[in-house]
Amino acid sequence: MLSFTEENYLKALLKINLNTSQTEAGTNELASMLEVKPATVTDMLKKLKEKKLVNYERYGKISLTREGKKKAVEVLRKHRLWETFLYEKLSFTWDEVHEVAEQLEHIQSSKLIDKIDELLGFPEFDPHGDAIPDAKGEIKLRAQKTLDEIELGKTCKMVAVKDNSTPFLQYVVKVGLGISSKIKVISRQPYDAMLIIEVKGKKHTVSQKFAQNIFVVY
Amino acid sequence: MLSFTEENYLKALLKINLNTSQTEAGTNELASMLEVKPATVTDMLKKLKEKKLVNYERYGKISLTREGKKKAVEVLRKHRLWETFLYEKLSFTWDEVHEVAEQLEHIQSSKLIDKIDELLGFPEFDPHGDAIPDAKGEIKLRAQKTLDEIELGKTCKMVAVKDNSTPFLQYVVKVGLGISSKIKVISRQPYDAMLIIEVKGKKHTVSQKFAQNIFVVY
DNA sequence: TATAAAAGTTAGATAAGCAAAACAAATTAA
DNA sequence: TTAATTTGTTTTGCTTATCTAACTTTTATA
Repeated sequence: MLSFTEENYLKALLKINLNTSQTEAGTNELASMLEVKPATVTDMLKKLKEKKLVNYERYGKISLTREGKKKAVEVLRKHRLWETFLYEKLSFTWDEVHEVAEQLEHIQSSKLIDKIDELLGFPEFDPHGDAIPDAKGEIKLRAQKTLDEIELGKTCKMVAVKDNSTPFLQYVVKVGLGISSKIKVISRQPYDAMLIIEVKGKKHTVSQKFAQNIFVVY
Repeated sequence: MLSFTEENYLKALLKINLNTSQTEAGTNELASMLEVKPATVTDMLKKLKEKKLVNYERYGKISLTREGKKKAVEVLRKHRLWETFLYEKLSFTWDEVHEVAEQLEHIQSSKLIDKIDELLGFPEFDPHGDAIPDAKGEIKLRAQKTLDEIELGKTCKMVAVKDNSTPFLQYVVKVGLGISSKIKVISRQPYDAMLIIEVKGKKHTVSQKFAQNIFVVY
């Protein structure tokens, strides 16, 4: 049985994996993601290595073992299903679900999460547009472009967000965006890559950082 | 913010309160309920006293302060609502709900539990027949007789169980009993207070210990 | 009421999780 | 290729929750 903390370390490694397509991570990277000091990470890595959940050597790069990845995917599945449950069944807003799901993802009961999955009709995506791993651990991967990579003049559809923090999500709502929103890219400032976009007939100016956190498809 | 462990100590004190109508508890009593050693309880009591959640003096009796009781009732409310949710919405059996609710009761989000309450239609009793405290912390108390106190020849209705353990509940089901079952008390063995009862036309012999864990009304 | 039993406490350990400070290795830049 | 910077590790120590073993207080009883 893994502790909450151990589960969070595995989840962080998986996140680095999925978000950046790099299979290896560094101590500092993990530390800042988990909001602890690098020394703490080193300690935990030794423990996780003992348990054969991560590949790790002193001063080396860190990656998940097959078993570690399996555990991490289970946690991710629980997180995203709980988010969907909160959103769909308890009318939480999409910026509220993350915090509570961070707690719920650690509840130990496979029956529970499978029943929640069933109750929701086996959803494929959570309220942020992220793919929910199925009971076998399979994750649907989408060819994901971010909004800042879209050509001028083209219209695209928002499918997900990269950043799940409350401030970002509230900002997204303020600009009139949500999953499935149509976005037209009007212009791009050469100096700082600020974008002018059109959403529901209204123009908005957004930063490159903002655009890099919006996943879209044509 | 209280730790899981602190919440469990408060809940145990409340349970002693509700089950036995005594407002004070002893160290050993708490220790056996929480499955830790008495020394551990002494340590924790000092901490809880510091936080003004329990009344406690060296070698003295233990009771909840007003604040401590409030916290304990909140935990109990969450526990019983989650049990009801698992039973009603996810088709868990009544002997399965307790274990998972032990975990879910510690999730920190008042919005979450109030929404669950709403989803369930503000239930008054959980699957074991125990009263669910409302959002203000009010608990419906019932005049509770146990099955072993019923007069010979009388028929009564089961309203709740005292013991929520899986083995006990599975035994209850085996005897054909559940919440609202009609029970006729046929005879009582003078020597060991074994009861012969009739449930749905079938006779069963049950121990006094069993009968003391079944709450009934006429 | 003296004493044995029961109940409760203290002291000293351990394990998990975290971090400050000092140190070591690896990488980058000069 | 040496020096500076970045990255990662070790050591030591704190906190929380637990334990064992020895001790003390309370209570029940003979």
